[in-house]
Amino acid sequence: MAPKVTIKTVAAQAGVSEATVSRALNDSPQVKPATRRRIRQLAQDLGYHPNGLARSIRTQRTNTLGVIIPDILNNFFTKISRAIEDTAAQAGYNVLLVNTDEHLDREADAIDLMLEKQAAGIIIASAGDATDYATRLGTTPAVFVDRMPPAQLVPHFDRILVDNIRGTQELVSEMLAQGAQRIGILNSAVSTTATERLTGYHQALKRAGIAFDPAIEVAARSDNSNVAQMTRQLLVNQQCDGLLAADNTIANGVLRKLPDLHLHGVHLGSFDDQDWFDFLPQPIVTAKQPIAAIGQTAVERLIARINEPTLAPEEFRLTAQIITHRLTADQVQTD
Amino acid sequence: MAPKVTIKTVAAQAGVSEATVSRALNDSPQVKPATRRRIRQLAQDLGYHPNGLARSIRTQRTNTLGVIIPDILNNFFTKISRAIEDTAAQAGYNVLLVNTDEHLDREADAIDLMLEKQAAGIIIASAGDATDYATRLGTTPAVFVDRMPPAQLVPHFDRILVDNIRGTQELVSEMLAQGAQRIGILNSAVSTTATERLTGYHQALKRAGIAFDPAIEVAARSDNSNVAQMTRQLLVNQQCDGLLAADNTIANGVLRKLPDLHLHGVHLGSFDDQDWFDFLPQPIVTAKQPIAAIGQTAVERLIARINEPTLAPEEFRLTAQIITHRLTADQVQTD
DNA sequence: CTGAAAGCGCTAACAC
DNA sequence: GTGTTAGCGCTTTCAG
Repeated sequence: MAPKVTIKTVAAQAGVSEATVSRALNDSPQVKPATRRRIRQLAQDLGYHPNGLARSIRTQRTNTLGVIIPDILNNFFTKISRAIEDTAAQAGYNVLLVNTDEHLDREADAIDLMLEKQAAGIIIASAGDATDYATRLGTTPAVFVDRMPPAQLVPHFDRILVDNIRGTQELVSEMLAQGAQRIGILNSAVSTTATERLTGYHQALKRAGIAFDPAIEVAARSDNSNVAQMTRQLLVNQQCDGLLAADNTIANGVLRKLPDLHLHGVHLGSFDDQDWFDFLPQPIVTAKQPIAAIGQTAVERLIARINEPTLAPEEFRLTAQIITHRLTADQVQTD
Repeated sequence: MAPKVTIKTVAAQAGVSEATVSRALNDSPQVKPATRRRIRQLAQDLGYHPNGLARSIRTQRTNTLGVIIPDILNNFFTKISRAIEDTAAQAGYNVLLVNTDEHLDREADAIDLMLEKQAAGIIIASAGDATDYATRLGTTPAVFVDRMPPAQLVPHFDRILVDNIRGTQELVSEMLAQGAQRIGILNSAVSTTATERLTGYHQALKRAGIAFDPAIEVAARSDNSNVAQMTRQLLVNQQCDGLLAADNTIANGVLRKLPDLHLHGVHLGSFDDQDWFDFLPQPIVTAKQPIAAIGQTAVERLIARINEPTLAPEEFRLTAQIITHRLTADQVQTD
């Protein structure tokens, strides 16, 4: 193990005090340009790297942002993570990432971890509404994205969300416009999200003068283990000619089950888009979330709050865009 | 801002010394169970969280692993990140993640960042071979995954890779078995990976008694900006009836271009699999990498090296699995 | 412009 | 069993 080179090493070698080295390296204006250059060169030569932990403990601030999400494999969270990292990096922050798989205890542990690491702020896609975030987070700035625990649990926090009601309403309306007559909804397991998306679904039906049928409003389990069965339930037993999957993981499950059912002309809808939907043999209508904008807004808002902790909490609602993916017939090779 | 509660606060409230609090919280066996319980309860009540930075600076170790990848949006890196986080978490480590977009300077910055954060170890999917990793990393343990800079640049480091030669050889052989006669390769921009995959391609052709044709061995730019054009080049101009995309991002580009060309019965191959390939209207053969195993091996090896820095560097080669995705005709809805 | 000294929060010897 | 003390590497007054 090479002897570690600290600021003391550099100071000794340069024949100056540690304070001067520190100043030189931090571009303090009050150090002679000549010494500054000399010290920097020396530090480079010695392979000196400042110890960020020591600095942070001294300055009482880190440039670490904690990001807590259910699962990076979920395309939505992949994209938001990238947007978060990009925006954070641009502002000089780094990202500590934790997946919770929707487990509340892992989320709680993750929050504790972020506090121990002295994260400057935390972005949370919450796994549920059982946690008392205000207590758990203490004074650490935090913003919630995508999921929103009931407002009374997160009174002090910003929330960056898509407009679920409007997005779903427009999505269902588009499915109806494309000829669907009886659209079942396979809803999300996330409570507030599900409530909002169901509301949008109802709004669209009401506008079209279609009566609700509770029998075709079902919910996925949070592990999606019932999606295949529910897909059959809606499309076969309940004779739906349209099916709205309330998030991308549910949509995946539906797409995977669909071939087994040997149906044709089913109107598919998905809240949230995926790039490869372009390649699907059957058409699908999606509400494409502005994921990058959500991530970016979350970071910007979080940093604003880090710099000004007394900012009044706000809820941001971004708008989804309705898209129809449809392959033209001659693009299909059945081989 | 609430006054921050440190170990000193707890000690004062409990009427004991900081040392005792520290011992109680760290489950030191030499503290009376009664006081231990009392202190823990008090710490909880006060909302005390140990400052991990202070601890790390004192103990000279962190439980942070740095992960440097080109782009988490690339499905391969999404999956490996998850595997890394899972394995790391299980061993008590956390993950600091940085995307480089294949930029060498950003990779270098990322390494510096990891050193400043005192990462216990680093996992790198290298953006290139221009960096002198040995110098840059100093004594920080590191393992390379997926990409391998030329061996002389990474003599002291472990490498966890897929068996590119064998995987490609088997992949191409399968395409030939399925009837392809003239398979073009749209190769990776990553140098060592490309070399190996080309070797495998050649091996398969040679075994089948097919002569090489340099005209149908082309490479993608690292931003894939020429993939559409090269797809046309191979399938139209060069009359290939098969096309091997050497990684998943290239495969995406090929799939996106394909419909424009109005071809039928093209034999598609992709090094690396994607879950949604199951939904494609045309068949595709893939070499599915054991991504989770790569990530897990990388972390295990890294941790082993953290604990035993003198471990001899090793290269691990995991085997890819050949898979054919084919939709049956009646699953296709042209609508 | 530079140095001396204090201290961030914690743990690890070393006492008692 | 518990307290005292020192010090990890750094920045920041305060002197000069």
